[in-house]
Amino acid sequence: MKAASLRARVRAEMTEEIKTVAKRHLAEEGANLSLRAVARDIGMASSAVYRYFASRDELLTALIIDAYDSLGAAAESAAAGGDAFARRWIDTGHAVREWALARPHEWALIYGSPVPGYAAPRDTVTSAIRVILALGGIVAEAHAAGALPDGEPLAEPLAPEARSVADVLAPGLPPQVAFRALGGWLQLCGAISAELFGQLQNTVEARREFLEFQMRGTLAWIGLEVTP
Amino acid sequence: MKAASLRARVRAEMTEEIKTVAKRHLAEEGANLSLRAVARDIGMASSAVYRYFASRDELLTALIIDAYDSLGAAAESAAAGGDAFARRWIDTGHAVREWALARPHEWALIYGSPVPGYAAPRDTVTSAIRVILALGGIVAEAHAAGALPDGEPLAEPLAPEARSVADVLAPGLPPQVAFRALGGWLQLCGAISAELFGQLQNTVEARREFLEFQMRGTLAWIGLEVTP
DNA sequence: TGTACATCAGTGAACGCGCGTTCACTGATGTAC
DNA sequence: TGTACATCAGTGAACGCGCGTTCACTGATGTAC
Repeated sequence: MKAASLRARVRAEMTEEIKTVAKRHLAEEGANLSLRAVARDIGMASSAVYRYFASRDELLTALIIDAYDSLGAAAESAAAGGDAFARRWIDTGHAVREWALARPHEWALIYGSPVPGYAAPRDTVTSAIRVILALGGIVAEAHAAGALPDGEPLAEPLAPEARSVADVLAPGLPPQVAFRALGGWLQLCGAISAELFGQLQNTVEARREFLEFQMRGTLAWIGLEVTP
Repeated sequence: MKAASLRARVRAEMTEEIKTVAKRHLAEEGANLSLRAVARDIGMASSAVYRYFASRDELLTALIIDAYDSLGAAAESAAAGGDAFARRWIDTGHAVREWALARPHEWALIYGSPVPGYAAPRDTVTSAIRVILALGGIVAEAHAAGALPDGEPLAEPLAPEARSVADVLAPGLPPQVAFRALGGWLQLCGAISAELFGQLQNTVEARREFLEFQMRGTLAWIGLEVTP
């Protein structure tokens, strides 16, 4: 039993090492992750990787889940601050951006164009929604504290879908508020992708400030007061 | 001269055919465009493609410019409508979305994660900015017509950069307005990418309505009155 | 109008490469009695 | 405590594939006199 757990521990370490090297490859070579190159880098036969991941897709899935979780943790920790609600949203946005700048290819893996021939399995969902849960949590708290106007109710066909989103974020949250939170996250996500994928090249250099400028617009839409 | 132009015309047609088939391949196989597969599909030797494009990168560049121009034309035509300013923006947004839905891989080519090992050359810029010029044109017209508040001026370091953007959009446009137009375009772009890249899966099905919901928020931020 | 030459499109074989995955195997580690 | 067996990590060769690009070539089209 002690011994069995040793073997298991070594196995877990090896699994981690493969993922770590694969992440480095993603960062250096871009999206074309090669199993053989990873194995070569570790110094093992490429066939040995198959003891740990049944296929390249499975390795990709592991990397995607790790990325979602790492980003999710960063967002959660930034969102937890004790400041004003709007400040917490902005801090979370900056934290997400900084995470992305530090790992552009992991960002591209989860929010960029889909990898050809790869379909994300179901079990990524829990990790994938952590950021929107963190942001939505801020909004839900603000609403519960009475710091947020309800806004105009939604018409069909959006209303029922927004209702479902609201139920995930917090019981009692008005659907329209939940949808604004979701839209706000997509705006943040788009702004960061725009920066990372080169759309601001030769146009905006003060990226952090520009992102904050955009987030302030988003927050006004959501209804969260921003102190200047 | 007549004969010379015949040869030139045949050459132009062949160039078009290669691009057309390459676009079909992009649509069917995803981002991994293969010169050989394109040549095979046309029924010519793969080496013959080199009479038309010096390399795979050059073909990619041609496809990117085509995509920008095709999208730009769609946006310009939607933006030209004689309606209210906000309506024109919304129509343009829907037109851009529909263009993207019809050609998801061309959208990914220009707004998705960068293609590994490919760097876009300078001469894509003119085509790349057509959409933002169309959207910015609406905002500039609205401002010239007095239908748009100036809003709060920007602080350093954003002000000078916004000034440059405003100069490109329309002389006399306040920098902060120009930056909101730019931000609004990025939000639109992000919303469409979110839909295309799968972020709304199992969450929002009424995508067109959701996009409009978001655009209305954007327009309120920009300061364009939206009639319900 | 006819001829000699230059230009150009297209061919097919080859180079050199890397890839994901499988398979029979060796040798070490763990398990049961 | 010692032995027989089962499990597992890792190897190295191989399969079958596709890729971008080059090169010497053929044959048709265009040009100049």
